[in-house]
Amino acid sequence: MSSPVLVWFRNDLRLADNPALAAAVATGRPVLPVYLFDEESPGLRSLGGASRWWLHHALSRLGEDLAARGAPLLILRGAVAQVLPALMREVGATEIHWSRRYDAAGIAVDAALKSGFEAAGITAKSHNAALLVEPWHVTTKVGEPMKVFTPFWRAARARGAVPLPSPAPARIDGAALEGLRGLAPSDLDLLPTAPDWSGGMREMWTPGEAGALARLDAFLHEGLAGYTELRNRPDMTHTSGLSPHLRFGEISPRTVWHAAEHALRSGVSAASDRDLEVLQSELGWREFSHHLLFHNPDLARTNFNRRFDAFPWREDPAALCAWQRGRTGYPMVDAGMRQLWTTGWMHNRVRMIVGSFLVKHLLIDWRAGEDWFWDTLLDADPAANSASWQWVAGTGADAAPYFRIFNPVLQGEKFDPEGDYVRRWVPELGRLPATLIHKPWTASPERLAAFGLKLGRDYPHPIVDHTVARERALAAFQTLKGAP
DNA sequence: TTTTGAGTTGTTCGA
DNA sequence: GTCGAACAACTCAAA
Repeated sequence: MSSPVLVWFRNDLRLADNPALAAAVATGRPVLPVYLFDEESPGLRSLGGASRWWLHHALSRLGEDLAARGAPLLILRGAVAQVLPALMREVGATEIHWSRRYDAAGIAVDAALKSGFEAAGITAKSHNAALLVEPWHVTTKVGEPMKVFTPFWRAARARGAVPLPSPAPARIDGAALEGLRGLAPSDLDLLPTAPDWSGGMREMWTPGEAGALARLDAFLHEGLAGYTELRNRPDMTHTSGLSPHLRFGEISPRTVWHAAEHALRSGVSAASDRDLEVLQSELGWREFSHHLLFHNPDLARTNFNRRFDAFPWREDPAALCAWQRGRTGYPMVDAGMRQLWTTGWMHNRVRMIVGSFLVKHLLIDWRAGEDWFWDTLLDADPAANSASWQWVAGTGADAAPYFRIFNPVLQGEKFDPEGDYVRRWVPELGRLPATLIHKPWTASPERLAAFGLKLGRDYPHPIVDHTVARERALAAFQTLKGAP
């Protein structure tokens, strides 16, 4: 039989619009799909706990989908540099395809692998499955990377129309796996045990390509109309909910882009042109994050603006822990942190509020927040997580100005006006009326007692006073003025 | 080289 | 209650 072509799946766990898979199928030779769980290659950041849970299910679904088309997925574990070349030799393959990644460690691993393969006469080809535009294709007029979103996105869009997504191959001629024994997803030990904290995630999410498409469909029917305003409402469901699916490549941004345009044209969605434009610009932020990461490999650890290297961050493990556990005494912050802990996801508006709170109210280094999100978010990816934390901390190039300090009470009253979001995630405040739910400490103990609440017993007192913390933050940021 | 206009998401204060 | 200004320069990107 003819030698097989490998498709190395990574963060592109889908069949549709997967150019690596399509290229392998197009060779007409048998296709061997492989997933390699690699915790050994140097420099790779290990997956957070929430992401591991998702990966388990995503691999299970992908394996089923591939098997149904005729090409079962081979799951292996180990260091790429050892396992993949050995596998290629073992099956007699001379061609391999994969989708590009954009983090420095991943790029280094892939580049070394590719040059090794090429030296051995093996065809190794990488494809763009993850982005609308490659990070190196958007530059200023003088060829420099972009540092500001608006001109970046203008330039990205000026490169022309987004390509249409390609359909999934109807059938894949799978390579025979005689003598090859792979692992089951469960062999990778990705699921939590003792305790199993994944109940809230199972309830909310359906990992896998079909789950991604169902989520997209529901969003286009119900969420997109009014997106411009309502996406800011954590008490409603007007965000796409696609972030973990995009993170693992279960759906491509090209698919989302065109499906949204089609939903407007066909009348499936009553969304306005503006709603569509805002949704597309959210995809634009995802692109911009990857652009920043590609051109700033240490984005997750190093201040984009090096002036902040001298910033007087506070060490405060107790405050950090209160923030992580949703016990800061600010209902909006605590609701967000508990939503994250339970579901592996947090509404975007609330991410800004909790991020601002950690960095500005508590003066804790943004990297501590980035670490926590990395471990607990299902959609944590090295580009968006780093770029977003740098943005909120004010350390990014195109960052929030230092005086932009979210007031968690005002934000709550504005974006969760009835208090429903807080009620859902902070049930001990559930009996408070909307007028109190974002600031319970303003009521007398007697009044709170009428609602079955005693601060300090049922729910914490505010960990810091907003006005005091705000002044402290402004003073701290002031110390950087004029620094080199 | 210099100039110019612009830059996701906010809050507070005082009129 | 509403509204505009101040918050502070600084950097980016293009002309």
